[in-house]
This record gives sequence, C-alpha cells and structure tokens, in this order.
Amino acid sequence: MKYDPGKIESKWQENWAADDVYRMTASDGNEKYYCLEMFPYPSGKLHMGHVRNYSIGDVIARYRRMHGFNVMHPMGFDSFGMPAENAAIERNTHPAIWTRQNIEVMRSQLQDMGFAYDWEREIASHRPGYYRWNQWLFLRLLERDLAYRKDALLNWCPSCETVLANEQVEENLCWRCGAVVEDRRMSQWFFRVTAYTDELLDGLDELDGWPERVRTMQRNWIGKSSGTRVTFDVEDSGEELVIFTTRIDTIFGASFMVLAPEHPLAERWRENGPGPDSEQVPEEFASAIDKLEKMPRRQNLGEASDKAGVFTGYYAINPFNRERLPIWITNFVLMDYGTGAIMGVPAHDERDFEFAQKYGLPIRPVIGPGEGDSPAWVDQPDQMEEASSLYGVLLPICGDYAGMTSEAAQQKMLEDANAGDFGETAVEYKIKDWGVSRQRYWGTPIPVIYCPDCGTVSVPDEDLPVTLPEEAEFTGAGGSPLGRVESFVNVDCPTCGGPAKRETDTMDTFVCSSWYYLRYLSPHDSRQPYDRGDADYWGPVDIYIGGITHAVLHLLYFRFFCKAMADLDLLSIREPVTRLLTQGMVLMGGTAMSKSKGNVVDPGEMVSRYGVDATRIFVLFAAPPERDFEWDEGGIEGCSRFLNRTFSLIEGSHEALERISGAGEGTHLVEPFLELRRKAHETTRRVTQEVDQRLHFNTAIAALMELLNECYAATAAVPVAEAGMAAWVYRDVFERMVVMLAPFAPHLSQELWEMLGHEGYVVDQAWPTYDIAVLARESVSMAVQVDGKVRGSIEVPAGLEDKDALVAEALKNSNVARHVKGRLIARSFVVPGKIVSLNTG
RNA sequence: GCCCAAGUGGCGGAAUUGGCAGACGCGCUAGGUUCAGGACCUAGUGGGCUUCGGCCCGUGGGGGUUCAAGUCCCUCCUUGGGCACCA
Repeated sequence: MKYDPGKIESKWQENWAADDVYRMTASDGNEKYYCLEMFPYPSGKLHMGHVRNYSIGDVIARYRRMHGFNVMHPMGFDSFGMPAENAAIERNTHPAIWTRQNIEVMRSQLQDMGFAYDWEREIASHRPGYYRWNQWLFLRLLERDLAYRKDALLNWCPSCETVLANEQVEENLCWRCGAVVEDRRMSQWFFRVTAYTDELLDGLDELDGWPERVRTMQRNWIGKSSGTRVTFDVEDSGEELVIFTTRIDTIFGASFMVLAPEHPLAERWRENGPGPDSEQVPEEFASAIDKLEKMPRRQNLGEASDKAGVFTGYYAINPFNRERLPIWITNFVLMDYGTGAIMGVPAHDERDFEFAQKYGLPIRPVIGPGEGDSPAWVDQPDQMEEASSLYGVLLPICGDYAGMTSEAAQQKMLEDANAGDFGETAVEYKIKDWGVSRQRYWGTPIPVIYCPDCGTVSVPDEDLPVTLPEEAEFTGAGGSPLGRVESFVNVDCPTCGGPAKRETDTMDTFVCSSWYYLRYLSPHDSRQPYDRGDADYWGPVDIYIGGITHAVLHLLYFRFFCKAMADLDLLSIREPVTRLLTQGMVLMGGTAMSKSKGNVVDPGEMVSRYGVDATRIFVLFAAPPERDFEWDEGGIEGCSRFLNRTFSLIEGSHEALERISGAGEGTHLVEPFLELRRKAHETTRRVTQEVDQRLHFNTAIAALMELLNECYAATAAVPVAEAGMAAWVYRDVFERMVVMLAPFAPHLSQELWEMLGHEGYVVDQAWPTYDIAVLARESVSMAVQVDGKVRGSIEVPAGLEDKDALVAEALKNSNVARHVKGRLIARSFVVPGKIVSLNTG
C-alpha cells in the first residue's frame, strides 16, 4: 500500500468532526493552557503566512493537550475593515456579502489544514453579536472618562478618506495604502491610553516571555523622557512662555526661543501682529506663519532638511541670567509634544545649531568635556562646526553653576527654579491617546447620540447593538457613509425623546482585536461579553502567535484594553499575554510573498500536491519559527519523503509485529536493540525539550528524522519478523515515534496509530517519557587533545571519571602517543564523558 | 546618526553550560533497481594535501582571554530590523 495523504487526511478530518474531537470540554483538575493565534482578516484565501502561523499554534496546542492540559485553541475572523468596503466599491457588492463569502472560504481552508480548533467558538467581529460588545465596552470606557471626544490635529489619509491613529502612520505614510498623510483638525473620539503610559512602559520589564525586540519597540513608541518645564517671561507683554527641556544644564547657552506655529502665543500674535522689533507688517507676518504651518513636519528631511522661521519681534527673559532672547516661530517644533515651545541652544542641539546657522543667531557653548583635551570651541565658539550634545562640565560663563557636572547642574537648577517658582520637573511621552473614530462604513457604529438639548448622550445598554444599516452607499468619498443614511442618523434622544442625531463615525477595527481573546470564552452569550469565571480561569493567554508587524499597533492596544478592563472591574489580570511568539515571514526571491509581486505560493496547491501534513512539516522544518525563511520546492519534497518513509516503515512491519506481539518487556536485549531503544528515548528527550521550552520545531522534526533513519537501519539488519523476543522494542519505538509525530503531522500519525492496532485518537495519548536508565550507555567516546588539537578519541566505561586512568587510556591511543612523542605531560584537563586535554611542556 | 539582532558548506539550517563544527533536510556524485524517465534503496559529499597512517586550513575580517572559542572580550566590515526635527 502506498502513502496517500489526500485519502488519509479527509478520512480523519471526517472522523474528528463526527466525534467533536477538538471541542473544548474542560475537565476538572487539569491545568489550563490558552493557545492563541492572531485571527486573520478574511481577505479571500489563506496564504503561506497564515499556514505557518497556524501550524505553529497547532503544534503547541496538540502538544499541550497530550500533556494533559485543558487547551483553549480557538479561531475567528477580524472581519471589519477597509478592504471589504473597497471590494464592495470595486465589485459593486456589499461588504457583508464579500466578507461572508471570504469567511466561508477561509474557514473551510483552515479546516482542510486539520488545525485543532474548536469551531463551536468561532467569532467574527462584523457580526452584531460581537460588535455590540465593542459598543458596550466603549460605553464603559466613556463612563470612566477613558473614552472622550476632543478637537485635535489628526492624521488624515486622503486615499482611505479617514483619520488614522498615530500608530497607523509609518514615516508619514498610511500603514495600509501608503498615501501621504495630511494634518487635519477634526473632532474625534479617543481612548485615554495615556492614563496607562507608565504601567504600559514598566510592565514591559516583567514581560520576559516577550521578545526583547518587541519590548524595545514598545518602549520607543511610548517614548518617555524626563526633564524640566521652565517658565520665561515675555518682555513688556505680561505673557509667560513655558518650555520643556531635558537639558536644563545648557540653559546658559540659550540664544533664542522657538514656538510651534499652532502655539497659542503664536496664534495670538498672528492675529494682533508682530512685536515692536519686527521689521514685518502684520499681513506679511501672518502669512509667514501660515506658510510655516503648512510645511511638511514630523519627518526628518535629512540633509535637505529646511528649517524655516520668522522672528516675532518679541523677547523672552532667561530666568537664570536675565538675558533677552528673541522669540521665533518655526516649522520644526511640534505643538503636540511638550509645551509646543523650546529654548534654542545651538551649541548643544543639532537642530538648534542648524537653525541658528541659517538665521545668524549666536552659538554659545556652555558645556565642556569633563576630562581630556578641550576642543577648540571651548575658548573660540566660532570654531564650532557641529553641536555637542555630550554631558560634561559647565563652563565659566554659567555663573554659580560653573564647574558643576551636567548632572549636578540639572539637579541644582531644578531646585533653584522650584524655589524661584519658574520651573518644575516634567515627564513627557511620545505616545498619544488612541484616536478611534473612522469615517468609514464597515466598522462598529459608535454608540453615541447628539441631542440639541441634552448634548452627547450614550445609547442605553438595552438598545445595543446599534446595528449597521444595510442600505448605505459605497462611493469611497465624501465623509462617513453612515451620515447619508437618514433612517440611521435621525433618532429620538434617549434622554428627552426629542429629535437627535447619531454619531456617524465607526470605530477603528483595532478595537475588535483588543479583547477578542475573551469573547472566545463565551462566543454565544447574549447577556454579557464573556463569563467572568471563565476569564479568570483561562486568562492570561499562555502563548500568543503572530507577525511582528503588530509589535506596536495591536499589541499595545491589547495591553491597554486589558489594563482598562481590569480597572473597570471586568478582568482580574493586567497583562493579556504571558508568552509572545513573533513568527517570521515566508519569503520568495528574498521578499515577502505578495500578489502584486506575483511570487505567491498557494497553500492549496501545495496541499493537493504533497498533502496537508507535508506542508505543515515543511513550514515548521525550514527554520526556527521567529526567523524568515525562503520557500523552497525541494524542501517540501524532502518533508514529503520523510512522511512516506515513516508510512512505509510501519506499513511494512505492523503485520509481523501483530503476529509476535506476545514477546514481552524485560527480555534480555542484544546490542542493536539496546541502541535503537536508547536512540528512541534520546529522541523523546530532544523533541520534548525543543517543543516545550525553545519552540524550535525544526530541530524537533530533525530528531524524528534521525530516529526514522535508525529504524530503517535496524529493520534492514534484523527485520521485524525475525526479531523474536525483542520485537517489543520495535513496537515501543514505533509507537513513540508515531505519538511524537502527532502534533506535526496529525493525519498520518493518526493513520499509523490505527495501523499499529490502536483505537481512539492519538491526540488523546499521553506524551511519551524517557528513562535516564535507558539513555545510559555502557561506554562513551571521548575526544583527546594534545596541545590544543584533537588527535584521537578513546572509548571508555561510562562512569569513569578518574583523571589518571583517563589520561593513561588516552596515551594508549597510537596517534595521541605519536603527538606526545615521549615528552612529559605538563598539565592535563579532563571533562568526564567529553574530553581529555593533554599539554606537553 | 542612535539602538538591537544576525553573519557557519553550493543552499535552508544544527551545535542546551566554552569541550570532537557542519546534526537534519535540499542539492550534487557514484552504485543498485528500472525498457526509459521518475520514484525508491545504498554509499559519499567543508577546502587543500596525503606515503591512505594521517596532516594543514576552516564559523564575516583583525586582535585578545583560555589547556580548549562558532560560543567570552575588544575592534572593524556587511546585512536585516527598530528609532529618528519628540527638545
């Protein structure tokens, strides 16, 4: 009989479905294990990245189940989002229809892959039964002031016709479509992520199950910096100007002040005209500010960076030395960071240096190196060719602070500023609140009503869900599509009953994915988002597997939601995920597979050619999970060969095995059988370690391949039919092999399990253990070095640790003796079981 | 510019704590089988030399620590990733 993957795979998938083998029915007394993979956006068909992601998760879920854990392993669809709407526009269909069709296709593909999901728990975020809980959670956040509405300068994607969160803008481009993002002032809903900045940051230190790379990216994103807020008086105006700096020690080097064009003072002066020292007329001045405001910002223009500015005609007074500093408005200060105003210290800040050079402002160094030679600019400021941002010692020009180190000066200056009431410590963060409003149709309606009399009113819980009206128009242009659906917009105010209007924006789809792991626990519950008892039992997720692309985006929101929900008393945990595995990409020709590049390998095609098991084995075998790997046709053939050989081995010997099954354990074994048994236990040890701790499935599979090769060698020497009393070793080794193969190639191993005469499912078998006594060898081989070079190896009894005896044994080796050449052994080192190192004088 | 990974045969990769580098797979070579091809089986496969005993070189380059370095330290190079007008 020949290995026929298609036949075996459909046979067992039918059996699994009929017997509900993957339904999660938690049994008491077992430890829980929540294995979660990032749910896919239903874009059409499964791609290789999905296959890799879900194969990894499936191995872990099956492996844990075989260790007796109650394993939660669900799957669903992240089904709200722009592509559905765009497809609807292009194909003149409805997003709901397109989405439903894609889900059908992808679910069936996932089922064809034999993944051990509990499909009873499937969720899809576009269904009202799911998104009503987005709305419910939104209202809970609103009650606690963790959701709020404000006017803000936002990232507008002109191509997607919607605003984007800061996390969704990469290098000033839209993360999804790549269009250049514009600034636009709008009124929007926000989630107060900044209420948790310190916890989000500090929590990273404890997340030792997360890759350092991801933690670093989140730290960078949060961007905490500690410094000082300093208040300057604006001369002859009664105004104050507050700036933020991390380098108050350089304040004696300040030679100008800078405002963002949106700064309140800048806006006022734009209205009222420039100060007395300006040479510009009011109109010129105002238009200069307008121009600055429109210049591209928030991006490093590198060499071509064009900093520009306009002098306001006003001066600020440095509170430390009473110096008059001209106030400028520029395009390089951002209003939404710090106070939107800075002091310009060109000698010690690259950007200020560049600006000062352009406008001929003084450059005055005030920090010198603490030790070593002083650069020329310490005495001759005009020698300065670039800013020095080093921490050092304050130069004589710094009055009372001269001679202090930067650190000491920072401390003293802060104290003095506090005492003089013109400064205080301040901490600034790069991270901003999460803007969640989207001017699109295919998302969760924001459950809020605007009443002319009552203001902003929450939709009452009992009126949830606010369902998406089906009849919207999809033109992809002209504001929120919901705004054009009269029957949706017009509503009675829940408070006063008068005519009111609904919010017409929808929520960012990242809201859906921020808490979905909890909905899997109670997917059909219509009274609550999830059962609290279940959440307490199953949380946190033990392992979460997905792409690195979400290192900041989704994973930051995920953590935020967990903390916010804990504070809403909806959860007992404050971190959602214990261990994070970020899997690498499947490449083709060095780049990610993509339709536009035409380098896509269709998993369906691989499955029909080589079978599900071979496809799964290959994506696991090609590289460790976190690394990218190149798709290789030859590689999958090798995996297919491995499965074929496994099949042939057992298919060719199981009948003989049955005939002599009487032979029992305890029989005295001769060498080849002892060695095969040892190898099998050794393999058990290796596979267990690789899967359990390191999640290196490639080496686990390699170990199984080695064992198979040993089996071939053994059966070639002594066929099963001739093994007699030792045949039980073959049975034991084959069963071990089949059971350990089960997480990787579940269909084939199930078939072989049956062939070996067993009923039931191999996934319900206990994972094999190994016996130290079996692993032990009677003798071990040790390398012998002479003067640092390997010159031979010796075979010695396993327990032998006596140094003199081992050295004596080593010297019996003729090649070793030749290299020692009768010289004295000056020193020797012995690591029992590994090496004997001899050194001649 | 700053920070973090990584660099090992023709290729993907292995080497758990400093202890015989190259497991496993692909590819390649030879032999077997076959009408032929494919498939399958067996053996070999880092480079150079060899008197066939072995010897020399070898984990991006250079230096160091050590009886012993892919592994630790210093330095440089390359690739990938992250951050970058955030004061």
